Amino acid sequence: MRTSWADSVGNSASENAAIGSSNNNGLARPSRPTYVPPHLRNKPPSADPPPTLPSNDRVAYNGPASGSRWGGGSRPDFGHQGYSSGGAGYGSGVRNGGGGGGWNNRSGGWDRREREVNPFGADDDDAEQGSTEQENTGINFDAYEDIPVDTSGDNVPPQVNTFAEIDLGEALNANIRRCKYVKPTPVQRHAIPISIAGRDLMACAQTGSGKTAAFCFPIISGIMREEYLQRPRGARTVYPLALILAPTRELSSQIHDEAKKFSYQTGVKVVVAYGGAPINQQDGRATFELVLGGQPATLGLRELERGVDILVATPGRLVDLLERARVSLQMIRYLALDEADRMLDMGFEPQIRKIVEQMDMPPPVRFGKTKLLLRLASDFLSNYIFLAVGRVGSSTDLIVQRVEFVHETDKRSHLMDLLHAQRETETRVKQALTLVFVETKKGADALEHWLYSNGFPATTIHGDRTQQEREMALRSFKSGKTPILVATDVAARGLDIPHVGHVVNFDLPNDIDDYVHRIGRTGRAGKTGLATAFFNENNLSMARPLAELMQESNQEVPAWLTRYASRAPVSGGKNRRSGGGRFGGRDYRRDGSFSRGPSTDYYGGVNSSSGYGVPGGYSGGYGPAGVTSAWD
DNA sequence: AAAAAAG
Repeated sequence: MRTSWADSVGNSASENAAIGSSNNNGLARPSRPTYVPPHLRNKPPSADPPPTLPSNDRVAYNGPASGSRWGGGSRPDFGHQGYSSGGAGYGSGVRNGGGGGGWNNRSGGWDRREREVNPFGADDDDAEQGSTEQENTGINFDAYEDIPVDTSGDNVPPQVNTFAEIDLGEALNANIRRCKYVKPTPVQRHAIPISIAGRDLMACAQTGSGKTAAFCFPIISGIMREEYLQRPRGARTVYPLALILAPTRELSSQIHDEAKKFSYQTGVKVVVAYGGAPINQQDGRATFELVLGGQPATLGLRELERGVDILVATPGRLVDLLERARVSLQMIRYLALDEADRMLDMGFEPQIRKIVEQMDMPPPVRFGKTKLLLRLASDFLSNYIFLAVGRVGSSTDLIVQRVEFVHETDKRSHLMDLLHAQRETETRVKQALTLVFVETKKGADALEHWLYSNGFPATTIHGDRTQQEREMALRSFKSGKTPILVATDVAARGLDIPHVGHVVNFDLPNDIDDYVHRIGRTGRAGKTGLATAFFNENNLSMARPLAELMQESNQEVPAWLTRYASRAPVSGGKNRRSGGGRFGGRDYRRDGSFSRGPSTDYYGGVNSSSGYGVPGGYSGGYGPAGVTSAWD
C-alpha cells in the first residue's frame, strides 16, 4: 500500500533544544559545538579558543533567530529579504580552518568549492534564469497540481507556493535553478517550511514526487547557516551533521547524486557509504569505477577522512564505520530515513536503533508492543508533524494497470508475446524500457538468461550479484543498451529510472505494498506508464487487495479477478491496505489505539484542544478513520 | 520463503 512511501525526516534541532538543559546539568559531552564570533573566524583555534555557547547553542536553526546570511543581493525571483537580523551577520563565505586549524571538517572552504566538479555538466547554464523553462525537465507539472496533501500535528507551519518564499540561501537557490525546478512540488511545499521551522516530520510521499529535494533542501540550507559550528577533529573520526539512511545501495547512491547537485558550491560536503566492496580497498572510489570512469560510487576511508557534512548510507556500512570509530554521530542534527517503513520491514530496526542511539537525541520513549512505524516515530521523532501526500497521478491515472491470468508454465512465452508486441508498436529508435519483477534471485538469473538467448537484450539486478554487476546492470538498462531489466525487490523502491514504460510483475509479490512500489517505477515524473501483472493460483491471497487497489485507481478489473477476490477471505493482515487510497499513509496518533509512554509531552496535541490543525478531521473524504493499518 | 544489508 501507499503507506510504504513513508519517509521520516527527523530534524533534531527542536529536540536538541529540549535536551540542552540536561546537558548543562553535568552531562558534559566532549564535542559540544562551539560558537565562533565573527571577529575570530579566520583565526586558528589554538591561538584563541572561542567561548562556548551555553545550552541553547544548537537552537540556532530554529527560526528567525538564526539570522539570515542571505540578506541581500538575491535575484529578484528567488531572493528573500531575509530576517535582517542586523548584528548577527554571519558573513557568508567565511570559512574556518582552511586546512590548518581544523575548526570543522569542511576543510578547504572556498578553495574546495572552486575545485568542485560541476555535477550539472555541460548543461549548466551557470544558474542563469530565464533560459530555463519547465519543458526542459520533462516533468509534467500539471500532474502534480491536484495532488491531495494532508498534514497533522501541532502548529503546522503554513505551506509555501514558491521557492522564493523560503530563505534557503543563494547558493542553494542557484542549484534549484540549475535543476530547473520552477516551483515546489506538493510535498516540498509542505515539508520544507516544516523542516526549516525545526520541526520533526514524518512524510509519506511517492518517490518521484520531489521527496529527496524536500528533505535535502532544509538540511543543506541549515548546514550552510551553521558553518560556525566547531566539530571535533579526531585523527580518523569524522562528525557529519546530517545523516540520510536508505535501504538499498542503489538508492543511497541515487540520493547522494541528487544531494550532490543540490549542494554544489554551497560548501556542504556530501559523502555516500555503502557495502559491496571492502572499504579499505576503496580509495576514494571503487575499483570498478576507476575502470569505467564516472563519479565515485562509494567512498573510501580516505575520502571520508577529508570530512563530511551530509552522510548518505546504508545501515550495514554505517554500523561498520561506527564500530571502527571512523564516523561519530554525536554532531548529527538532521536525520532522514528514506523508505523508513521498508527498512523496518527488512529487519533493519536493530541497526537503525543502534545508529540512532549514538546520536545526540532525546532518550527514546519506551513502548510495549506497538506498531512498528509508530514505535519508530515515537522513539526518534518529537512532536512531529505528519504529512501525507497523495500519489502523483492519483486522479489522472498515469499508470495503466493490467492483470492477466497466466499459469506458471506459460509465463515465459507470455512475456515473450508482450515483448514482441511492444517491439512492433514501438517504431521509435529507442525502445521504452521494460522492468520485469520476479520473486527470487535465481529466478531473475534464469529469466534473464532465457530472454537473452531468445534475442531480447536483458540484464538483471539482485542481491546475489556483485555491486559492480548491479551498477553495471542499472547503467546498461538506463542507457537503453539492455532495455529489459529483470529485477528482484531490490529495485522495487525508490529508484528513479526515467523512461520505464512498462513494468511486468512476472511474479506477483505477496504484499500489495510491494506491488504498488514496483509499478511506481513507471509513470514517473508525470509520464504515463503501463503495468502488467501475471496472476495465477499461486497468488490467491493477492486477489482481493489487487482488485481493490485497481478499483480505487479506476482501473479495469477483469471479472475473473473480481470472482477470485470475492471468494478470498477478508484478510486483516499483511495484504490489507489501510483505507482511503488517496494518501501514502496515516498519522497513528489519530488512531488513539496505542498505549502512550510516560513522556506524554512527545505527543503534545494528541489530547490537546489545539487538535491537529486540520479542521474537520481526517475523515474529510480521505478515507475511513480507524481502519486497520498494514503497518501492524 | 525471499528479499535487502557488513565481510
